[in-house]
Amino acid sequence: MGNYTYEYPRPALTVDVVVFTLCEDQLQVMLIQRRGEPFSGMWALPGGFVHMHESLEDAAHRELNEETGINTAYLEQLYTYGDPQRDPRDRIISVAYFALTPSNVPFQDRGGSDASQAAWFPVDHLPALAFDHAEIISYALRRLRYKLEYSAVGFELLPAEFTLTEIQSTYEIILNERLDKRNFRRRILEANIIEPTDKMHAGEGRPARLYRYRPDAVAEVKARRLFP
Amino acid sequence: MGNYTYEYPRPALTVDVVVFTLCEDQLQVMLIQRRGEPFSGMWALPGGFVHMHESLEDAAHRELNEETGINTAYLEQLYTYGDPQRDPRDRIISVAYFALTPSNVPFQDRGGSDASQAAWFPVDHLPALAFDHAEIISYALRRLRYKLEYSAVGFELLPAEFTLTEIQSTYEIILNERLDKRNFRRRILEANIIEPTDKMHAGEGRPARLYRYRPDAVAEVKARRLFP
DNA sequence: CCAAAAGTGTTTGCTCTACACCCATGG
DNA sequence: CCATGGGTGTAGAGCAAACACTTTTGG
Repeated sequence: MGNYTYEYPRPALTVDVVVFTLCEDQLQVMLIQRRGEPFSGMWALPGGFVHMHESLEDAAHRELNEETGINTAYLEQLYTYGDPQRDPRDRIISVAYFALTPSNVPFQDRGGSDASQAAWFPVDHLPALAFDHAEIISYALRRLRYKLEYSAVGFELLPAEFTLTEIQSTYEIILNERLDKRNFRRRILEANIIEPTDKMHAGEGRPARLYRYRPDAVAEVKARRLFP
Repeated sequence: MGNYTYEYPRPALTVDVVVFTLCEDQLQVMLIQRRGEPFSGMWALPGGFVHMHESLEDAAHRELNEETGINTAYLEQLYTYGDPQRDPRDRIISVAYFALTPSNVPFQDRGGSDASQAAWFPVDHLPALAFDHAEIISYALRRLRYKLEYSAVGFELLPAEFTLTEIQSTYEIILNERLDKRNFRRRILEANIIEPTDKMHAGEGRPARLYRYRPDAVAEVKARRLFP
């Protein structure tokens, strides 16, 4: 950090949040339809300006809540987008965040001044997107798939209690790939990150045991090495 | 991205660069001694304000070159630090970058107005650091170790031609762990990312063949799955 | 001829994968 | 009693880890 001269013109600073959920057997992302220019009518990520005295993460939580009513437990920084041309009117830097919310958490559409309505969209059927938001979502999706393989973020998309089949189909939907039931169950139980409750989930067919995520679980797997 | 009101006060935006190199069998990081307040006399990462019409990555390259003379090939974004208290005088957001440079590339100390001198420090013997730079370096180090295991970034720390023993000791120094010579050689050759040159490296003992990194190499390994 | 570093294969254990049938419940 | 989803074990293949001696050069 070199020269401390404070007269430089400053870019504006925003946060944008990519929230994923699982709904109707699809991975979905929350978008807001723009009302004002530029990109009027197109869809964009929830987000907005960072206040002068709040942290970036606080700003992401606040904007997400203001625009969609979602209070997400899982939020992590994704990447900072700073191309000088990314907003046609002004230099705007955006710190993108990546969030997960369980499928059973409803959202409230709180469309404000120039944001009109909020809605979930399946990640493989996105509408036309404003700014560089298509790129941001595509990177967030890559990160989600990647993290799913070496950490336990998948549970953030599930309710507090869930069946083994529910976890498995969470994984299958996100990875877009079928998994073997016996292998999946053996390994998730051996990983020691979930524990059975004494409740059962009734539905069609034989009732399934409900499990919960162990709050003390540490589940990160060492990467497979390229070299020994 | 919601409300477009441009009257918000704006935080200042800087980039900071964590450059690693290997030197004297140690992993080292480049620091600059501060002359002005705050943290006068302490050491800090090379960095500075982002200009209004340059990208974040360009700013990182430029600041690194201005302050140390290094033109690094490998530069990637690390994380954005935005705690409201991280600079005692003003709200400053810093986008941190992570860079690697081969050991044989010299640097020129171009200490300017309030940055006095630049120097390499072994990562396990760092001096007192200004701002949150200790945290930034610690995160960069974690990322380096992590990436080393699933990608081929290690070669960015080596000269264009190198011996197998040199790669191995690069890995050993960064991971801080001894590796088996035969397994290492077998796997790095099978990975098909380096090719032999017809040159030999003379020194003490039997001469070693020099290899080069294959420019067309794609070397990312799939992560080991937590679940199948 | 001695010191110093380069180079080279095999065996063993473990982990991953593939695979099919019975069970409990509700209607 | 039938449809629906829940629950369970084993065998074979491929990958990873451990391990020691010979070769080439310079002094």
